Amino acid sequence: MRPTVHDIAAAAGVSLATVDRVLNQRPGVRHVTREKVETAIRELGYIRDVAAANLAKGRTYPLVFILPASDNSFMHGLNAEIRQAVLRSSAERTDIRTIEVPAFDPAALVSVLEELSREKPCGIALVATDAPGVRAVVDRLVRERFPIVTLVSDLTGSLRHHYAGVDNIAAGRTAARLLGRFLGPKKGEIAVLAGSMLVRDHRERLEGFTAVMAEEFPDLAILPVLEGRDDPEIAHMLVADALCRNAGIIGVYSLGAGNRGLIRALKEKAVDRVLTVIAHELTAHTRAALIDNTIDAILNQDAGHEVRSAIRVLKAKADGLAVIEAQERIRLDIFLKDNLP
Amino acid sequence: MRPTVHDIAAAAGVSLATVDRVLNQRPGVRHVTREKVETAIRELGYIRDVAAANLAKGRTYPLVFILPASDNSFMHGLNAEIRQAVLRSSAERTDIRTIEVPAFDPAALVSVLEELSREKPCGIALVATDAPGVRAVVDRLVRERFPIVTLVSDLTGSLRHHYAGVDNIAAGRTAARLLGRFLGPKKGEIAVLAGSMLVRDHRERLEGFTAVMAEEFPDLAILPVLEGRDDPEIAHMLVADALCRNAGIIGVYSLGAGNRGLIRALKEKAVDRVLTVIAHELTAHTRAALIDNTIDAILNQDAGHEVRSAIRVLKAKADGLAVIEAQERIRLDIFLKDNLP
DNA sequence: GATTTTTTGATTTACGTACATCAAAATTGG
DNA sequence: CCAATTTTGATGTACGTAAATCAAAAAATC
Repeated sequence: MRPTVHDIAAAAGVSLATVDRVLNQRPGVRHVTREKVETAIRELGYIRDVAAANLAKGRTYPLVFILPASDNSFMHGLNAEIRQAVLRSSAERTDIRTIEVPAFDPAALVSVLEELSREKPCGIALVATDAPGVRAVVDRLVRERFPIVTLVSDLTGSLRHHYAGVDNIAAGRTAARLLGRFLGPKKGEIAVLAGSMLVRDHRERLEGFTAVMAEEFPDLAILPVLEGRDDPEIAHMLVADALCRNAGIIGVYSLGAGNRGLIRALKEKAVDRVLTVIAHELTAHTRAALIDNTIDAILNQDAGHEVRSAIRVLKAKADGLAVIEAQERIRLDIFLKDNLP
Repeated sequence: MRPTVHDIAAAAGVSLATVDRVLNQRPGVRHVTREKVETAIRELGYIRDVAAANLAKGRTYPLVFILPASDNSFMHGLNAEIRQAVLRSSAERTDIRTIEVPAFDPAALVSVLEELSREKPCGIALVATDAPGVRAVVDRLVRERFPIVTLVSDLTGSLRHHYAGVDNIAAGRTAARLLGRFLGPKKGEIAVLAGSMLVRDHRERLEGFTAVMAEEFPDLAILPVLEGRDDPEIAHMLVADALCRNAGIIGVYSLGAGNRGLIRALKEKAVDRVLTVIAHELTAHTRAALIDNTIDAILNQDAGHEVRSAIRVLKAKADGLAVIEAQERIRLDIFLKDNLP
């Protein structure tokens, strides 16, 4: 049997009330007494029964998710996963709210965060726009003991407790190697479609991609990056245009969202050409394109895992508990048409 | 606030004791009364607070893991993950025990299961040897209301509640496509190294692999399968022998364990040849081989996820609760040297 | 040494459920 | 209709922790 507060009280030679004061950092305990209790806790290996504690406290975990208001399948999917989590909230004692902010807009994100700091949620998850202003508020909130995790896209150099997303440099590198290996001995040009260089995940993917391309596949030349702002219409225009102008394109890497537009452009302008295409994010559109051979591989981050991981981590941080690191690592999924879920 | 037993009692117009009798299927409730209570439960959307219930019951979950006594890195890793889970058992109210049985030995597995049926654990996870005798006991145990999940390798047509492992047909298909795409226009022969055709996971991987090879890569010929019994020594011998005899081999698919032997053989016999190699299971050996380009891609199942998933599912089944299907799907990891964890 | 302040103890209630006991009511059998 | 049986209610305790109250003891201040 694991020890209880009663065992601690007996072992330390103090009353239950004192143990409670120590455990819940309430005032009115002398330093020496506090130490006696802490020693007993350590020696007996006491671990607070979180279930019982939550029951007694009637505790719930008010959590806030801050998402960019982007109209693409990935963000819709992320939203859907959060709604799923809301359905489970009674069992998990969570109370989840989402706030949408304009995409790629640091100032809007900052003001939302400022406001949140007043209403004291017990945890915040945000898709970070990577800007110094954002980092400043996040760091301040962390210092004020708000558990904060970044979701999908991280915040450079910030104190956030955790990042629930994939390693985007590795993702870019992986895309490059897949593209290079799939193309084999062919020489030609590679078009890269990104959302915006204002978000860190896109920058990092590009960074990884170009690094491996330069190191290992010198016969493939990367064309200037097309910035589609994760918008299907803009993406369509940019890709269609590039394909028309440049007959030397033999491969495409789409590292952002808005793949609907990319796929349409490919089907319109490249029916007669053999292109090798790698895209990010598994959605209804990219899935169909993978199956009909328009896309050769999809790199994906599982939005459901990211949301559940963010919630687990925020709850754990709120309780001052450890997390299972390996469990919270968000893996890069690679889908070919054979291993689609 | 979610409804409690008190709310149910009030709504149904009965006493707390009667609600309790209904909830815990105790006798002494008239049919009509029982229905009244069940209606109230449904209408208020009552969900038992599992944490409070477990607290009251002082419940623990005695779980048993049955593993083959195989001396390879994957099984060692699986064992290590179970030990990790044991460390968490006080917090998770689990009481985990593992039993080792001889590998590829249905009779041994059956007798262990028979014995377990007497001591009533609240859940069993087993790496199944796919044999009718094993299926028969498992089905009997399921009918006797033992929660059972298969781990890593499934049991054909059985009633087990859940399978915590990857889709091995998809894994084989994926391996074939990666190999085919990496080899590009080359023609030649492919060596396949398996553990044993007695376990379903290996059979399925081979099935998926040969299917895609036949459909999509007719220029690649699959040589007769080498059965290495997941043993590094045997694997080494078989692969070295095949490489010496057959100069036409341009690719290797290792779908089982014992990759230490494979890697040694490759380094000894194929330094001067350009081979494309796909192997299963990320271990210290395969990881090193991926980094030094001896292996081109590794397909992996995350043993930690499998163990944690098995535990979650067994607990949920023991409590008669639903599981989050998407969370319990074990994904096939594809590792290139760029996305190693 | 008396007074104030701080620290500690003892005790109670609560959280939501499980489970046991005993009495009261309702139903059934004869 | 009475007795036997079944069903239901009322009540209390327990699980491990949180949180509050009030009294008692110890320490610090003058």
